Amino acid sequence: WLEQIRQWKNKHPLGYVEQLYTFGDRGRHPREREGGPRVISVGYLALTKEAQMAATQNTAWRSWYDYFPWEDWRNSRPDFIDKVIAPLLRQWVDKATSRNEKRQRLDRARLCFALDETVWDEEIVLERYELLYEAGLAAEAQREITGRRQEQSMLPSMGNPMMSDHRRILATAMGRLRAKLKYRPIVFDLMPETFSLFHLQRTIEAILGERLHKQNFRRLVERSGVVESTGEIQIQPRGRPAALFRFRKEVLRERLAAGVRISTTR
Amino acid sequence: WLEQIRQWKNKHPLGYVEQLYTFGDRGRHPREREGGPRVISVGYLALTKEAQMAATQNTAWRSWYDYFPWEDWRNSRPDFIDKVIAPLLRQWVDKATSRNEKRQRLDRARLCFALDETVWDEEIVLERYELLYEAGLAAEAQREITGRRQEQSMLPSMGNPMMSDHRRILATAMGRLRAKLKYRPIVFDLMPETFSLFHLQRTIEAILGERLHKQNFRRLVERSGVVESTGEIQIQPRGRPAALFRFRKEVLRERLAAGVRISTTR
DNA sequence: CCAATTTATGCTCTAAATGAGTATAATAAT
DNA sequence: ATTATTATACTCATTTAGAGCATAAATTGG
Repeated sequence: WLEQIRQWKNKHPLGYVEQLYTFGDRGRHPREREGGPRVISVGYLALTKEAQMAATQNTAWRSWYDYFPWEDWRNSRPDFIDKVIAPLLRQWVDKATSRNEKRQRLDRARLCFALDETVWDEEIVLERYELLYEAGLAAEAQREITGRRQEQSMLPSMGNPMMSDHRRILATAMGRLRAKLKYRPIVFDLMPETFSLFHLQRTIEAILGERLHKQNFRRLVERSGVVESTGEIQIQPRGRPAALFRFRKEVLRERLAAGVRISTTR
Repeated sequence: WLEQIRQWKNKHPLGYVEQLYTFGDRGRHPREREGGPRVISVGYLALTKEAQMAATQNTAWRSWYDYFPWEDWRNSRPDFIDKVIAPLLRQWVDKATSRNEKRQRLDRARLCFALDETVWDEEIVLERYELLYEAGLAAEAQREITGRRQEQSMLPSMGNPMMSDHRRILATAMGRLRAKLKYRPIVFDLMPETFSLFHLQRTIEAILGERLHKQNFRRLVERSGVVESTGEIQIQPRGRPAALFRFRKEVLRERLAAGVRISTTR
C-alpha cells in the first residue's frame, strides 16, 4: 500500500500545495457515528501536471463536474439549475416556518444559484453545496437522515455523491482554487512546460467553469509578463498554428501577485 | 476559569468568524519538546467590536503593531526596516553558502520588505515573519536555537515575542484579515452601529497599516452602497461635523463581494 | 465680528484598465 | 481556389483609479 503511494508520487510530482481546511465536525465520520472516536481531517490542496494517463490501482481521474454538474457554465447556464435545482429549492423555501426564515432561504438560493437575474459567482462552490445539503437535496444529507447507505432517493441525482463529507472537502478545494487562480500564478502547475495561450485559456476555463473572451485573455496574459514565447509554434489539427509559450519563473521572484483576472464572454 | 470565558463572551460578542489554519508542526509546542505528545492547534480568527474598555483578568488589548512594528506604514515607511531589518537581512544573505541560495535569499528579502524600490505588499505578513524567523532574527527562533527561555539576544528586538508559535499564528491572522477586508464587508464587525466615514477609514487604515486617500475612499464607499446615511451628524472636537452612516445589512443578501479596494496615498 | 485652523465634502482631470467587437493572417480540408 | 477553422492584431467606448483643487462648516483665538 505504501508502495502504491510511492508510485503515485513518482508519477505525479506535486506543484503548488496549500493547507485547505480542517474538518472536525462532530459526527462527520461514519466511524464516529458508530461509537468510534472523533475524527479530524486536515485537508490539503495540491496541484499536479496533467497525467500522461493511467491512474494507479484503485484510483481514477475524474472531472470535478461529475460531482458538481451545476458548476459548469462553459457551454451556457446549465439547464440543470433551472430545471432541477431551482424548483426543489423553491419547495424548500416554502417549507420554512417563519416569514423571516423564508426570506433568508430565498435570498440564499438566489445568490448561490444566480436565480432571477442575480449574477453567478463562481467562487462560492462551498456555499452552494451546503445550501443543497441543508435543503436535503444532496445524497449525503439523505444518507445522514435515513441512516441507510444505499437509500434510493426519490429525488433526482444532484451529482455523484462521495463518501463521508468528502464532497464538502472537494467543494472547499474548488472554491479555493478558483479564487487563488486570480491572484497567484498557480495554473502553471497544471500545465506542461510549453503551451499555447489557448491551451492556457482552456485550462483556466476548466477551473472557473466559465468561458473567457479570447482576445482580451491574450492581451492580459501577454501584457502581464507571466509568460514568454519559446519561439516555437505548434501545428494544429486545423487552423493557423499557435505560438508556444512557457511560464516565466522569474515572476515568482519579481512579484507576488500575478493571477488571471479576466473578462468572461457572455 | 470557565466563568471568565463566559464573561469575556458576554462582553465581546463575536462578529465574523473563520477558521484560520491548523498548526501542527512537529516540535512546535514546548511540551512536545519536553517529551510530551504532539500538539495540534486549530486557529480561528474572530472579530469583535471595539471594547468599551477594561479587558478581563489576565487579558489586555494590544496593538498588533507591538508585535510587528515593521507592518505599520501609516505614518511613513518605518525607519525600523531600513535601519535595523535591512542590514541584518543583508548579513543573512551574505551567509548563504551557494550562489543560488544567496540570490534566493536576496529576492525574498527584497520582496518581503520592499527593499530597493520594490513595492510594499501589506498582505504577506506571514512571509515576512517567517523570513525573519529563518534568518534567526525573531526572538522565538533564538529561543529555539539556544533552548533558553530568557536568552538575552545580542540582536535588537524585532517586536515583542510571544509564547510558542503564537506570533506566527497572529501573522497568519493579520495577513488573512488584510486580504479579506478587500472583498468582504467584514470591517463592520469592528465598527459601532453608526460611524463617520472617516472613522471607517481610520479603522481600515489600522488594519492595512497604510494611509488611504480620503476623497477617493469616500467616493468608493458611498458609490458601493455598503453604507447608508443615518441622517444624523457627529459633532467633533474641531472642524466641520461629519455625517453618520450605518452598514447596510441588506448587502449581505444582495451580493457577496463588497470589500474596500482603495487607493492609498503616498 | 474676523481671521486662522481644522475637518468634511464635492468636483474635475488624466491615465489606465476593461469589455466588446472588427479585421486580418495562417493553416488544413474540399 | 474556396471554405472552414484557429490565431493574432487592432479599435473604440466605458469604467475605474489616482491625484489634486475647491468649497463648506465647524472651532479657536484675537
